This record gives sequence, C-alpha cells and structure tokens, in this order.
Amino acid sequence: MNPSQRLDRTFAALADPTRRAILARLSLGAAPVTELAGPFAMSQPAVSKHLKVLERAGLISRGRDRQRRPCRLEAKPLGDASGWLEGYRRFWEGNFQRLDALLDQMKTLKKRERTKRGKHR
Amino acid sequence: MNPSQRLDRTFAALADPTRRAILARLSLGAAPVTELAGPFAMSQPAVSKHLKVLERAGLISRGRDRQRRPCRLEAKPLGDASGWLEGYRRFWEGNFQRLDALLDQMKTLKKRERTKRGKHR
DNA sequence: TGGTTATAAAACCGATTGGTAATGAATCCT
DNA sequence: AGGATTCATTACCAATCGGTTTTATAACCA
Repeated sequence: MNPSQRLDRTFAALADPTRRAILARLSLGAAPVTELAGPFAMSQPAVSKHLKVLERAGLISRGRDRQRRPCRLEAKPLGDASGWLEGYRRFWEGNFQRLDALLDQMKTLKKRERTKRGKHR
Repeated sequence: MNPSQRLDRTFAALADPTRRAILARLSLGAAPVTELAGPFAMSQPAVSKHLKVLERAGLISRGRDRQRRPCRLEAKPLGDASGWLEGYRRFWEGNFQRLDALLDQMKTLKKRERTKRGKHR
C-alpha cells in the first residue's frame, strides 16, 4: 500500500469520535474489547467494527490473553499524519492567508472600478 | 458545532487524495475551480463536491472574481487537527508501545507457565 | 460435560460518499 | 442580442459506513 493510501486510512480512522475515544483510552495502556466497549452506548459488534477500522489503518495491534484479544496503540501512522500536517504549519501560524485575502481584495477593488466606469456608459 | 464534530469533518476531509491534492495546490495561492479541476480525471461537478466538503470543514473559503469563485486555503482546522495529534507525539517518539508489548509478553509467559502445569494434570 | 464469558462473523438496514450526466445561472465577450 | 465560460445544482447510481440482531467460535469455570 502506498503512502497516500495509508494517509487515507489513517485520516478516515480518525474521523470518528468513537474511534478517537478508543485511541485515547489505549494511550493509557492496552485493553481488551469489552473494556473498550464499556463507555459506549453501542453493541459489542459495533465496537469490534471500529477496532477493525483502526487495525486496518495500523493504529492498533492485537495480542492474545486467554480468550481476550487485547488491543494496543500503534502510533506510527499518527506520526505520519502529523508529519503531513506539518507541511502546512506556516499557514496557520503565518500570514499566508492574509496575502491571499489581499490579492482577492485588490481584484474586488478593480472590479468596483470597472463597475463605476460602467455606470456612466 | 462542537470541537469534536469539527475534528470529524477535518479528518474526513483529509481522508481523500483528491482533496489533499487540492489543498496542496491552494498552498501555492488561491485558485478558481477550473484550475483546481485541471489535473484530475473527473468531472467538474465532482471537483465542486470535493470543494464543498473542504468548505464545510472550514479548510477553504471562496471569494468572487467576476464569474469565478476563487478558493483560498483556510488552515486553522489543520492547526487544530495537528494539535490533537500532538497529544500522541510521545507515543511515536518514545517507547510507550514497548511498555505495552512488555506487559503482553509477561501475560503470555504466565499463560505458558499455566499450560506447562496443565500438561501434567 | 455444560454454562458462561469474550470476541468475531454474517446478514441486514438506512444514511452517506464519490462519482456521473444534464441542466441552470451568472458573467464575459462580440 | 447571442454565444462562450465558469460554476453550482439536481437527479441518479453503486459502494461504503455505522449501526443492528443473530449466530458462531474459543476459552474459561464448575
């Protein structure tokens, strides 16, 4: 699977509050499915489906403890996603948006200029 | 809309290569729809739909330039998403995963211990 | 052995997604 | 006035998603 597809799956996995909550819980340590399901008002199969999404995204891995399948956080894909976002850091820290906005404003002014001229056509 | 829903939309918007490519293009400056659609093997309405997703996520805004609707990058939601990911930074930089793995390993050893005892039952 | 617990898997459902083609509307150009 | 350009909207379709209930599998416990 190529890096773009990996980003697809990572971001898609993160685009759900249940899955983000599961990751938050796993950041405190590995946990079996039942414990992960506890806080949610949904069936166990629903949680298992969310876990499969997280697993396919590489965000969790599963072990074996008797009849339990403990889940553990695997954060590398989070690191990759964070790396991707870093490429845009200057846009929310700097004033690149204002530059664009300025250009837009200039165009708008030009347009109004034209409109004025148009009025006494 | 609450912050969790905003994260939902931001991550969902980022979970598509076309939309990430559009953001990459917009990082070079504002652009009208036709120019954004150019590189893609898909219809103009398809691109407009992607733009609507990005707009609903607050990742772009649109201006007016005659009959064009130039799109401009709005990176604040990217900053919020990055901030969320930062909470997990130590997990891909540190050795927290190894700690979990160690606990799993200890459990596995205990289980094997039991199995051995079980053999001469 | 038989019952309970933990989890996965299957079948199903409605809503959403990502695409299409066709149409409409605003603005430009002549 | 009339045609071309830019873009949005609508209607439609197949695929995916997030949930359900039901059933199956595996390991524990008595």
